Amino acid sequence: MDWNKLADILVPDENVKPLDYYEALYPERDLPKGARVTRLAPSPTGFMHLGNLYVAIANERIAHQSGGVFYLRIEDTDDKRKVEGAVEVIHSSLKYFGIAFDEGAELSGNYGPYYQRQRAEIYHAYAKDLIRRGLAYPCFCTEEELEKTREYQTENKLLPGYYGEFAHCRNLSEEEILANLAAKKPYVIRLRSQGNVEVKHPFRDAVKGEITVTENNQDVVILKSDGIPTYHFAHAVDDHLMRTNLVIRGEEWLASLPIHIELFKALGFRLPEYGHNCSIQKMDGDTRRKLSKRKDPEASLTFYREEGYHPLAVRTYMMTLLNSNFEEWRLKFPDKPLDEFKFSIGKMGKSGALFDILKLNDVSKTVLSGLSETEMFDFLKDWAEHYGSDAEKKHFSDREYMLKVLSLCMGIGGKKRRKDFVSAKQAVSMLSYFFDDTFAPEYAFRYSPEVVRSVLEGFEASYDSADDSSAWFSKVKAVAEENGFASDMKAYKANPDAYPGNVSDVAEMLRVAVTGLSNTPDLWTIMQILGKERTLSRIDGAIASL
RNA sequence: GGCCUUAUGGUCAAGCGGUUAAGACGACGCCCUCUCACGGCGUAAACCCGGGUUCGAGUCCCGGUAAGGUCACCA
Repeated sequence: MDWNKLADILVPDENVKPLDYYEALYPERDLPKGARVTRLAPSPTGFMHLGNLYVAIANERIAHQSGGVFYLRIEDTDDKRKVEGAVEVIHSSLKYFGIAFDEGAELSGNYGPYYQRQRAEIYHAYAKDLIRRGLAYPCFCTEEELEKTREYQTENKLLPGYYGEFAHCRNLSEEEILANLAAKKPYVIRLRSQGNVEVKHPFRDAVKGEITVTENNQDVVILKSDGIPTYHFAHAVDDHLMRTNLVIRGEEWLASLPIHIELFKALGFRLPEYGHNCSIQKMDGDTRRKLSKRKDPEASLTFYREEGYHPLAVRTYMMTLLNSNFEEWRLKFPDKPLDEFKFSIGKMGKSGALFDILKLNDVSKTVLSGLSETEMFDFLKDWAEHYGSDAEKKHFSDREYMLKVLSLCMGIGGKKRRKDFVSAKQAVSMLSYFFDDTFAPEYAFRYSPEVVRSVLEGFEASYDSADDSSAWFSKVKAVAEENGFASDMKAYKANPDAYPGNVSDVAEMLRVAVTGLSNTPDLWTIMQILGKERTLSRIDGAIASL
């Protein structure tokens, strides 16, 4: 067989340019020594997975920390998975979490196009080179034939796939190929693998460390029958031409690493460094599995927006999973920007971590407690405008009032910040009792109506909104005493049975009456914010409900 | 099934031949306190199982076992 002739038939010269042309068009990048060129290469499915963010953060950090480039390439080689507007979703959802690309799809850049479908010519040129060198060949096998082979292999416990004796088209004669071509039989281009599965090589993975790679022996498809490359081939060509020097990707790719190694070798490309990060998992019954797009709402990036998790909280949580020494750093420097943390690939975990929403919640509380009241206002308002009820949206129209409420609830001005807020959704709902239109108390008094009435009326009689906090509390104590409750905690603890309760029980009655809740921030401040009139009318309402 | 990877408290994890085996989240208890939240203090809780190597093994080696990933003209 004359490979040159075959190559010219399969890929005519007028369709492609010489390889030198592409090499010159996409030269080595002029970057400082040690600079990493990394990328995110998602399929445009319109769905952004938590794992996308996870791996994006790692790639972005490494690139930018090293003075390199982080770019976006769209792997749209599978038409079936393509969804309109998906690239916009990729940009907007990552941007929400503070991840931005230096170049790539829908951005400028000298290494484009960044959509693989638009790079067909380039792939064809390199495929032609492979054919010419006898390292690739056309395969006319039908789906049915392939399926039959697979069945045979499975039945006989043989390695499944297209290799060795099962690679029917591998040694087709020139006449056969020409005849098939003349008959317009559809065909794919396969790699003529030179590998041997008996041979293993040590390999250094940036996150896994020393691993073993078994040689590939599969004649994998590199160009599908529509002339579009498979992922493997596109990966090799693109990452070479785009001058990627570090590929951090999910560990589901580890299994196809042998294919990629052979492809890079066959094409004469220098292999980039690889780092295979583990996936985020979840407990399903008593087994763990990858976070699933279909089963787990928290797998989707939109989940965090809808729930009102602060982007910084999600990012911070991702960092705790990504780098084991991050939490220690965060504890030491609570106020430093995330990007000052020295991210290292070596500190990435080797085994998959379970997604822990409780931990996320804790991180979120800390992040939110670090916001100023105006930042909190903007954050909550933005969430409410997108996802809140009409009433909740309206709560943000009186900025001054909301700011006062937020200061109280965040403990601003106090010695210690409060950490009540986990998410915007929860915070907005928690704030509802400050607004008459959403104040819907379900009074749960723990004392008899008579006692409650007496306490509430006693308080109303003495309440003066001009009192400061301590004067106010003295009056609460007085009301307690008038009703037989202990006002001195020590006395109460010494002899609890002598009283129906103590000041805190009295305060609880007031709290329930005014807010409908038994747990709230400082009651005096709440009454100050509500004002005398509303405070008293709420207490009246509570009395009326008895 | 083949190949690859992983294995320390419930979870995330330090550890890299000698430690009372860190820390964080969660749980529980105490303190502070008008409740809650915050904060402080404390308790319970772990090296998958066997064999080696070694004076000494969570750490190194070999076997199991278990879990995960992957075996497409999907990425």
